[in-house]
Amino acid sequence: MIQLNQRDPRPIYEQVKENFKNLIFQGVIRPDEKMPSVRELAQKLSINPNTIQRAYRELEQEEMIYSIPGKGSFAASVNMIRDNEIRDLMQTFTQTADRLLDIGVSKEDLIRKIEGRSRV
Amino acid sequence: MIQLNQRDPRPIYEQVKENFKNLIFQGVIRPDEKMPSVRELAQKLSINPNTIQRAYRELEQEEMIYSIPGKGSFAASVNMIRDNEIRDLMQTFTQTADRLLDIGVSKEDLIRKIEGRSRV
DNA sequence: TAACTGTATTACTTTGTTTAGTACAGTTAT
DNA sequence: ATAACTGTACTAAACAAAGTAATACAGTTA
Repeated sequence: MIQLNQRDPRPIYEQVKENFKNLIFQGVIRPDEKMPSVRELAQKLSINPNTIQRAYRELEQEEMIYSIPGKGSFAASVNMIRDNEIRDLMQTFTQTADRLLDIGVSKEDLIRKIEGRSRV
Repeated sequence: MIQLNQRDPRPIYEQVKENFKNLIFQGVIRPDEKMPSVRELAQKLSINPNTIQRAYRELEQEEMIYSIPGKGSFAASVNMIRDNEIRDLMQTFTQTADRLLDIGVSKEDLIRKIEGRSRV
């Protein structure tokens, strides 16, 4: 389910976080579905439970999952996740746009950039 | 000229970098003007010349300054700096836009965001 | 009660930052 | 030519920060 890359320079807990983010986004882990327990996953990956715990703690802070002591950790609802990501991306979007406008790029240039994108 | 903040958790070379970026952007250091030498500045700030050297090296990689062995380090031209910043911001802008489009936000929504900005 | 769950605390290890010392080559002014 | 600058490179060591490991505690479930 989760796969660690030895050559990846990032810390393990970051790789674990990204792995789960992808799994949740792709729907492999459904909303409210139970995640592997910290000990179970740690054993499978041959790493320390604390490392998993850190990944889970940060995923919870980012509202990707929620944890209940004694019960387990569970994937948040996709709507929640989607809304959170849109909120964060929108903030980056407007901040970047403001900086570009400040520096002298015109609104028209930015709009043309958007219109030129080949997305739906 | 440069001021270090003891409570700032960032490494010293990062603080030095930011200080100079601001000075150059604000025009306090003019294009092609000589920057303090690594040894001189290190002595003034009571830190190691190597730390300044690292700041200068990275500023040069970011094309904020240019260095000539034997002569000194000099601020890059504002046009160069401006172009570089626009290039970087544009990349962030389109990447963020693409991600938002992927996730289901419409082009119209993004364009409206731009138009709603209170910049010139 | 036993086996599971997340969490907190403390220590150890690894990595990154900073300092220090030394050296080399180009520039400038004496 | 020489002395005093300049940037750059390299190695080693001291120190700080980040990451990981070990252990213990409390809640949940069967």
